[in-house]
Amino acid sequence: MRASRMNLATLREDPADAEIASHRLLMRGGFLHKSGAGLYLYGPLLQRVIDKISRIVVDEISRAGGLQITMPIMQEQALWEKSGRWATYQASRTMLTVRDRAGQTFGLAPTAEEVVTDYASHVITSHKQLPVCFFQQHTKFRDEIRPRFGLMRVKEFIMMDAYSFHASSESLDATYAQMRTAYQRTFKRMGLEAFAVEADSGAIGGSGSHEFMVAAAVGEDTILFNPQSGYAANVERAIGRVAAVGKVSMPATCTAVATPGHGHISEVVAFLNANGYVGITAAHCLKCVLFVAKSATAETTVAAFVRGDREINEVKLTNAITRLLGDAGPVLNLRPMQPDEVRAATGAEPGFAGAGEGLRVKFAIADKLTLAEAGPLVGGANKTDHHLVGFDLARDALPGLQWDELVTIRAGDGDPRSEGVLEEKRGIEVGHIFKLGTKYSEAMKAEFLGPDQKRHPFVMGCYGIGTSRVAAAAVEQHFDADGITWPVTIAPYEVVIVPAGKPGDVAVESAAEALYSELQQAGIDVVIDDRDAKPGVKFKDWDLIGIPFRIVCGRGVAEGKVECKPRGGENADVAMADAGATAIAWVRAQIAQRRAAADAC
RNA sequence: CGGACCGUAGCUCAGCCUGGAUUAGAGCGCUUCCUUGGGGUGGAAGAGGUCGCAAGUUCGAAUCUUGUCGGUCCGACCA
Repeated sequence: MRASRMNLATLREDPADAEIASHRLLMRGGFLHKSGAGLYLYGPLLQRVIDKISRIVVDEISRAGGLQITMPIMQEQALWEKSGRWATYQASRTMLTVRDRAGQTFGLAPTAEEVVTDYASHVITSHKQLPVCFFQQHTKFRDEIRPRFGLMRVKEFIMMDAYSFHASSESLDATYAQMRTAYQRTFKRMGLEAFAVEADSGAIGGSGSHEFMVAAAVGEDTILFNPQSGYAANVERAIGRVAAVGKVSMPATCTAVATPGHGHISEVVAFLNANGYVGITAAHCLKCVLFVAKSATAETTVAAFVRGDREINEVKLTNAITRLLGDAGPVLNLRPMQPDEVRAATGAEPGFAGAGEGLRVKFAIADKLTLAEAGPLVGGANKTDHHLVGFDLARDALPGLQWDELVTIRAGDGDPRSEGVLEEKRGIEVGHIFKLGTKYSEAMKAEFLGPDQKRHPFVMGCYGIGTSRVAAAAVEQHFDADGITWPVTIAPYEVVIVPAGKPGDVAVESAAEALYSELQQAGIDVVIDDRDAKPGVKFKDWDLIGIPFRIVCGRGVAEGKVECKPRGGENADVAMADAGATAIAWVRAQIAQRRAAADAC
């Protein structure tokens, strides 16, 4: 490709709304154009990156046995009603919808379980056809509340989604493991450091799931891990051991104490310490958070309890309420109560809610990890300006108190698998794999005939990779002060040739052109910068755009030399006759190295 | 959905508070020419904006008021 024909448009300044490196650099390099909020046009350079990522994904998923298909983006409401997810997605307002002229409503695919399950139910009739895995690379839509961070969180994006069908959960387990390996290989080939963590399965549903994370300070997810034991989980899901706290002396019976104007735990603790209850800390308090949970059919009030120095994990709480609701579930929406709702539920101003008398909620749930072994506590009295000291959950709580795991695990908590301690880091979710089980196949009556002459619902798995998000995550892992440093396997071009002589310097130009032909013939993705611009401008541009290998034909040409420089590496003078071979060897070695790393997974 | 803020040239922004002399500006980018030719070179000349939109106040509105549309950030929520 000739740079003069590439419509290059780099920016010197950062766009005002670009906060993170990938957004900033992709905009400055001219990869991206913002078309609307959460809507981006992929420019010619980004298209090449996306194509390369797609090719690797397709290659590895196919290698794991996947069959590529293409499903419609417009999906009939009726199909989604069969699985019951129409209501879920309407409630969370995650799905964009359109209507046709007849007034029929369609969802724009946020994911495709319904469509593929319907497909499988038509084309798979026998257990002999199983297992099978279909996948596609296609546009997805999510009506994000707050699109942000450039390509990271958008309304429309490209995702590889795969769906496997099985006769048994053992078969699903085997494919799940294969897909996990395929994911690791995929990211290795792209030069991304990605790792699998245990995850909550969210609105997709199912029995187990892992997310693939790219470590990045700007990641929106928090991961808890222990490098020694290998445990790693999204904070939404993470379990752990929480250290107990020393007991302090409190009255033997539950005693009401006036705590005028002190609703927050920190205030109550300070007040009590100043009024004769020395040694009480937040960890001796009972934190009560009141919520309203909505399912498709019910609105439920909930009081959640956790030790005073810890936080409620709303994902865990949602799951706990869903379990309690049984057939009336699942919970589609969970929100903290408004002040007037708190007053109605406790008869007191916010800040004085507790687990004892006066609490009027459908469910009261206490955290097992922090409260099951707790001693006497300080809790709200459900009476304005009063707390209870010496409150014993087992003795003084209202009947019907449920126990579940609600606490948010944090760095410093014990690893659930070993004696070690958990650490915390941020990650970008680039992939997710789920064991769905029979959730969709049962709901949609997607069945096959087994060897026992009976009909069985498919056991299913599903697997996603955010193709366009991977491009952004790759930049987050590969940039420096000058710009992007693409891994060669996903770079828009592999090599750039920069003629850096005076205009009309025939020797320089012909040397550059000769190298250009040589590399093209070798199948290298090469660009020659034939623009009429100063060398400095060209260098800046290609560093920003992030081409992995650069050949400069300049003042050395007179002595038969050109310069070869990997992006971020050292400049080397190379004889003109060898430069092409040097570049070709470098590119091929890089690709081979990534390939080998992938095969080792 | 709550809170804060912003819409002026392709991009980054100034001007607005305190309405009139700015004929709406700067830098970057773009066009033409000269210069330069190894890290965003120097110079000259240009093109480019009904100041988001609508209504109002006023002799006069980019500037004040109201509405509206769009956007950004924080929070809530959310795969």
